Amino acid sequence: MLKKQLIMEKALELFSEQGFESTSVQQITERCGISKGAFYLSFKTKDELLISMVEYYLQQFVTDVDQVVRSSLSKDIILVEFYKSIFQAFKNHAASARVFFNEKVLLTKKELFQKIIAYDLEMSKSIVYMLEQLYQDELHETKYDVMYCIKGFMKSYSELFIFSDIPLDLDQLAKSLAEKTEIIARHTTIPFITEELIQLTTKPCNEEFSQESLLELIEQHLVGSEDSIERESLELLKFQVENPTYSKPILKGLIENIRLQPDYSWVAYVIAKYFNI
Amino acid sequence: MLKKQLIMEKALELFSEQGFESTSVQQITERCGISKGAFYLSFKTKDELLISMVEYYLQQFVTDVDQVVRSSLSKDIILVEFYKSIFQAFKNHAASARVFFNEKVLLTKKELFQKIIAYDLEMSKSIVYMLEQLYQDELHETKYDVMYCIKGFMKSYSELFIFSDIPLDLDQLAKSLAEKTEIIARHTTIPFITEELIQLTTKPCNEEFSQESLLELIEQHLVGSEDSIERESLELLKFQVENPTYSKPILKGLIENIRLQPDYSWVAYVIAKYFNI
DNA sequence: TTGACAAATGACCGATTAGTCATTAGTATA
DNA sequence: TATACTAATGACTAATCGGTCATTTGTCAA
Repeated sequence: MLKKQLIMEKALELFSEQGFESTSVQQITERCGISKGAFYLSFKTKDELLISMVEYYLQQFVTDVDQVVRSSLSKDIILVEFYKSIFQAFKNHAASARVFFNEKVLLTKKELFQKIIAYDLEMSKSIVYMLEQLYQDELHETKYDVMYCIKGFMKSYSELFIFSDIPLDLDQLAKSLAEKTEIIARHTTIPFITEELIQLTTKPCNEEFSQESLLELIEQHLVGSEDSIERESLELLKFQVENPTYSKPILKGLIENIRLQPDYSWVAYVIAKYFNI
Repeated sequence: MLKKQLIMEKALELFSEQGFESTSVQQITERCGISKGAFYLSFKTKDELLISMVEYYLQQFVTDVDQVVRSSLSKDIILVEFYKSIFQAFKNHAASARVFFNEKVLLTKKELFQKIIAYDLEMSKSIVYMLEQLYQDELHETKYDVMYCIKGFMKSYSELFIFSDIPLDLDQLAKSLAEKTEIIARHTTIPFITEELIQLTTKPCNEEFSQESLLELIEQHLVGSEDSIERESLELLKFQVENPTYSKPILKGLIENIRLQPDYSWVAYVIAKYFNI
């Protein structure tokens, strides 16, 4: 478990410096101070490493965003906090941002393409949820356009973090983008992204988490963890997925128990979706 | 000259399908129906092919944008036309867009990194010029932020062209984004991208075209062309670069003579910059 | 038909790659 | 200490890569 982590970290450094294809397994193992054989004890292939990394780092990002969006922050600061957390993440994980937001070699590998699109979709959903909370019915026609604008702001301004290391005032940046978002939301009258268009773009890769795949995911997280409140909560949740008996508040509480532990935040996120919480 | 074109086209297809590193010279030559040796008659290395492609396709894009921006279109339609031309380009050249806007392996190769950043900078300048024409002094504090927003809109909405081939209403899209731009420009009060910040981000790769490198560029375009009004104009312009004697209107006329010929549009663009026209 | 030249070929080369596996080192139990 | 087991090694392989170059093909004028 720790070896995997080490490999992923060092590999991330190298990928962000040279790209995925140009980095050899040899180089990775050298930087880790392990042998080539040891690498293949942790990952079956080089591609499997990449897939694990995508899952690990994008899950973090998506759950981070979702946590801010679903927090109970007051309406007048939530946008600012949203942007602050996003760019904080870009700042702290500039390397992974470089790899996963720019190196789209990833997109030529079919399996990864699906995965990345799926994570992007999750983030889009979080943003739309935030907009619905903020503006209710005021922008039902244009909410997807506003979501696209927010994603555009992220893409454009993230360059400042990815391509240079100029010290930046995150508060000011967040305030500036929050204002822009507010302005766009309040004044846009000509929508382009319709509900129907969203359906079309997301149709092909819409596979929701089935009960089966969710149980598998939970099982994966159970095998590698020692006894704790979190583990117990997760076990209870597993039984609830198989046979729901508890009420929503209890489920919500159990999910809350594990949400804050980084190792569990993704599985918490998925379970919450499963139970519509 | 024609062979090069063929190779670049077929290579673009393959790069857009599999990425640069995963595409072998063998594959390229097979798709072209030529031998491996023939490839190396046109390009010294695989990297040189990539550099040529970046220059060829990004030059087209940048000059396209600049042409709309500097056109004499009336103020109330220029934004719409700007977006229309951009997304028309994305639609027509989805393959090259996939490669050059997404595959940032390119950015790990130092020489290409500089080039791509430079082209991006040229486009940014065009956009700022447009904003200055449109809004004069009304937004001197926020014009760089508006520019960043425009680039964000482009990045975000271009996904619709790159990752799917849903038929889209370009007019409606252009109108929608023009409105958004107008709204942002009129209402933004909290700037983030200051003049100083722009200086910082562009400082490292600021090399303007020197007289020498410009002459070299012109020479390159002269060797491969047959006699024509355009060629004569370019020759005259070459002498003017070496020893300026003509007045601005004459220079402008000569540049106009060659601007519309695709092969010359980039050199026309650079000469115009050189003479501050 | 010949000869001179350029264009095009593809077998070949050294280098590098992802992935394997016989072997060794390390550790816990008896 | 002896035994049994896993963790870790790195020399090795087969395949593929970018790039070369002796050779062949095609195209002219003489």
